[in-house]
Amino acid sequence: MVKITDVARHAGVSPSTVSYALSGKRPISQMTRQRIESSIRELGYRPHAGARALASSRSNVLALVVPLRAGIHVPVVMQFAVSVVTTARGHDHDVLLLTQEEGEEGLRRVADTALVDALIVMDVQLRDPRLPLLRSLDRPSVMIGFPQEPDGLTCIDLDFRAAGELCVERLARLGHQVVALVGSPPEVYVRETAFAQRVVQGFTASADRNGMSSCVRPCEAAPGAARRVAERLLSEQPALTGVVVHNEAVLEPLIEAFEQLGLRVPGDLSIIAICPDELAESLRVPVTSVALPSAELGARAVELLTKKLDGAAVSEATLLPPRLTDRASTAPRNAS
Amino acid sequence: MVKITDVARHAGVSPSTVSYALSGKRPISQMTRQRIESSIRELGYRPHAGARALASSRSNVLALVVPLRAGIHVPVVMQFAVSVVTTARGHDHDVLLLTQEEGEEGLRRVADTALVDALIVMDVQLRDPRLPLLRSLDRPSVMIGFPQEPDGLTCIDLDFRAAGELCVERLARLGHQVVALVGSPPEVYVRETAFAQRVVQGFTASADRNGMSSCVRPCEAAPGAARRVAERLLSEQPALTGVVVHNEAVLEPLIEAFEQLGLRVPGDLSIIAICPDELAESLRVPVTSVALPSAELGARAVELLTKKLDGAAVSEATLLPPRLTDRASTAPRNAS
DNA sequence: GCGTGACGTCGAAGCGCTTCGACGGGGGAA
DNA sequence: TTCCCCCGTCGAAGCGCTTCGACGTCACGC
Repeated sequence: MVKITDVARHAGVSPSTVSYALSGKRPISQMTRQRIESSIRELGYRPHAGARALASSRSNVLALVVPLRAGIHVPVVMQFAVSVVTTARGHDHDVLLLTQEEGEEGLRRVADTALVDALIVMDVQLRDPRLPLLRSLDRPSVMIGFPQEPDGLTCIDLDFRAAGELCVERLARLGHQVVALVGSPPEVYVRETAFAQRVVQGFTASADRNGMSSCVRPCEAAPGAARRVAERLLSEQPALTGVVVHNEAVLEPLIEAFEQLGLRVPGDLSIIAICPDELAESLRVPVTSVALPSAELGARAVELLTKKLDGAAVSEATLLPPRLTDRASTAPRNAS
Repeated sequence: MVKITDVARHAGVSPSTVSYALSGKRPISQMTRQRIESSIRELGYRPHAGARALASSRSNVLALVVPLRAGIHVPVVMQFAVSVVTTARGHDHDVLLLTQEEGEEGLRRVADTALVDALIVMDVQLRDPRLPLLRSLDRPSVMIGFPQEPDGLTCIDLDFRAAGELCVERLARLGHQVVALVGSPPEVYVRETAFAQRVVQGFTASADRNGMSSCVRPCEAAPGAARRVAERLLSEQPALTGVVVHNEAVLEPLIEAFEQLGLRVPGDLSIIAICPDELAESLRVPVTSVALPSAELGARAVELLTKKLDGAAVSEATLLPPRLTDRASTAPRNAS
């Protein structure tokens, strides 16, 4: 293994000079720097990560905690993770992958052993047990999602409330009067995942504001569930003409079900989803949707974190404004 | 930060004794060990990862390189990753996440900086450019998938050839004479991904052996693609009664398409998939399938790696035997 | 009774890097 | 011309841990 003293000797300088040339923390003359750089290249020098971490108390590694539970859409998590890794690399950091399963102990472990400099935590619940822990750690963190009391922590997420509202506003402007929200599986609400409830709030508030008749239905991801929800919806709300879907897994089967029940999309029924753009675009009927910007969230989370690592102050809460894209699943309400 | 000297002082021993108590590399008396352990608990001591890595030249971190490209099924990757993390934790290792995008340079970086002790590489191509690099690194690696020349490297994968054969054998035993394979998108074959070709080989060989008429069709993941493939298949092979699907993305739409074309599954057409069990089970018609055991692959990969890290020899190639589960999509050929 | 291990523990020497204080030399200000 | 300061570099002191050799003690065999 070639080490910094080898480079120093080869370049005819002291090890500290090599270190400063590498880190830029002190001025080094053009000439010396170039000599060092070519020595590095020639010898194939790579600083030892452990030694660096020990001496500088920076590992240049971020922890990413991914959820595993039912009701989360896997591609969203994956896209988020990839975006985190890519962005982190752009800031000269690597990413350590942790599963939710490891729990608080896992967070504490990687933080306390100084394995990582900072943490990104996904799938935050309203009253997440990890909150006090994150506050007590001596390293910064960013949470994806908003707990009830984010005091002192940094959070970022899509503004789900606004997303719910935006969907309804669009339906309202198209003349729809009777709308429904098909949401996540019941367990997601039970465990108090903030984003699901926020969509409901936005949806309901906006429907009320617009004088629309509205209802909310959770929906399982199981095979027949979409069909059953569609049937119940139609029997209970025969005048239904607008549906907001916030559940990736059932989006396609739900459209299928409505069509089999004799409704044409968007002729008889307009549908707006809250989901990743790729999903909305990939369906047979491209669906008007509010994007779930997982890649952007990942990138922004890393940027917040690196700022905090640099000692900068960042705002506690970042809400990404929803962005709606019109596609083929929405139309003005039938004049009939 | 509490360090090993603090623990040593608190327990009334020397730092090296604490270290040995922790690692078990030298015998420590019951009494001393207990005193040390309670000191550790009391002080909340956590060994510094960087210091440990520097002194022991082991980081206890594995690198996992995940693919991002088109045509790979995201949930499979995710499940694999989770399984790798879980198993690695069981062996006292953490997992660093790398994307394919980082390429060979990324592998070299994490290996040469001693950030990781070993590497797991997914989505290996027949003539993968990373092969020579992996051979030259001074740390062990395991590849998921088989390149053309695995000499000197350790590989593991499902036995896709046997999987292709197994599907055909089952169809043959059910009396089917005319079968087709619907495979991955063309680009997967173009870039010479081993597993896709192996399925084709197994499928074709077994069909020939059984005197069956067979054909192979790649299939895009795009919305209408499944329908088009189904139509062409039926017009070119009117006697078709058995289909093997090796393409997660189109499995459901393909069944849909066949049914819309007037074929009943499994009454008129038997379908066998090569896909994760969860997918096969979640469809409206639960599909007979050969499992894609991503979790098992992940676990086995980690175990191979930790064995290699312990200096044990492991076999170069591990092929997991295919496992077929009968579900509702297969039936004996119509007597008609 | 003495040599011989094995056991249990200690001290010290690194592991490879960063960083702090120091220092020589050259340029600008007075 | 002198003084001062800043630029560029060096040397040394760690960072917190592991590991190697050494050493005292005890039990055992002869």
